Amino acid sequence: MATPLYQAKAEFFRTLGHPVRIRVLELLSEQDHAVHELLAAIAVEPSNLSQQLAVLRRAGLVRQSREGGQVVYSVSVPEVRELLVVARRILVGVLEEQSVLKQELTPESSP
Amino acid sequence: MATPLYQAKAEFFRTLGHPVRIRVLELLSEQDHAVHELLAAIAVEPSNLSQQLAVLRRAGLVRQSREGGQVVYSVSVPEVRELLVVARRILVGVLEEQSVLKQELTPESSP
DNA sequence: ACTGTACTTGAAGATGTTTGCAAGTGACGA
DNA sequence: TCGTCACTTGCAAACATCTTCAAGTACAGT
Repeated sequence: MATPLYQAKAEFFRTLGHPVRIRVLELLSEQDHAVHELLAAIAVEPSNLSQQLAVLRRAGLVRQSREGGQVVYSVSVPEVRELLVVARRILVGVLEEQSVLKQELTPESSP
Repeated sequence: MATPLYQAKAEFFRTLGHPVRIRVLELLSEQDHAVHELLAAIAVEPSNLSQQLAVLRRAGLVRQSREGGQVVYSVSVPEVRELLVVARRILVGVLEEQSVLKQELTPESSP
């Protein structure tokens, strides 16, 4: 292995670090979708979506397959769903904690 | 909530997308550490480490506390450990798959 | 008060990422 | 064959991140 593991991990997280790519993975972890379906759901320029799909493809997280006139994508690693769930849990925890902190710093409550 | 959830998620993953920050979280998820300890383990300029710690702090993933002459950090969300474990699993899966694919494309094996 | 150790901060150049446009490919039906 | 829909690619400007240096704060020991 040329790159140390922690570097590979960082790269992996970096490929998840984009709103469009997150949305794509969320949609694909529900079920496979053609590009025009993703496009209808995400509201982004086709070329941009294509670029982001290419990033996910290069990272080996999704798979592409032509079906007639359209191109269908699917997640190639099912655990991605699990990762997104854990991430949401952490995120909610952090956000809650931050808002609690904010309340403690602004003494303007208690009726 | 001002930012949509998928954007917050992307930002969250982006803060994990750096080798030094990954190493820090790995070390801190084992046990708390003072900055000079992290520094000894990671091999990076002090100021750089400090910057990365600040990023993790702003994201609410770690907590800082002064203890005498030194500053001790700890993870503030225990699930981070779980996330790193799931991430490693996915990563190993992807890397394996890619190397299998590479073997299939280079027909130079089988004794 | 002075020196040293432990960290943090600000700023700026280098480096990487994102975005949208224009152009290109592939499959299908008229 | 021609037009059209579905996608992808290359490229350059706009934007964000990373790294390092120099300077600054905080505390402990002398």
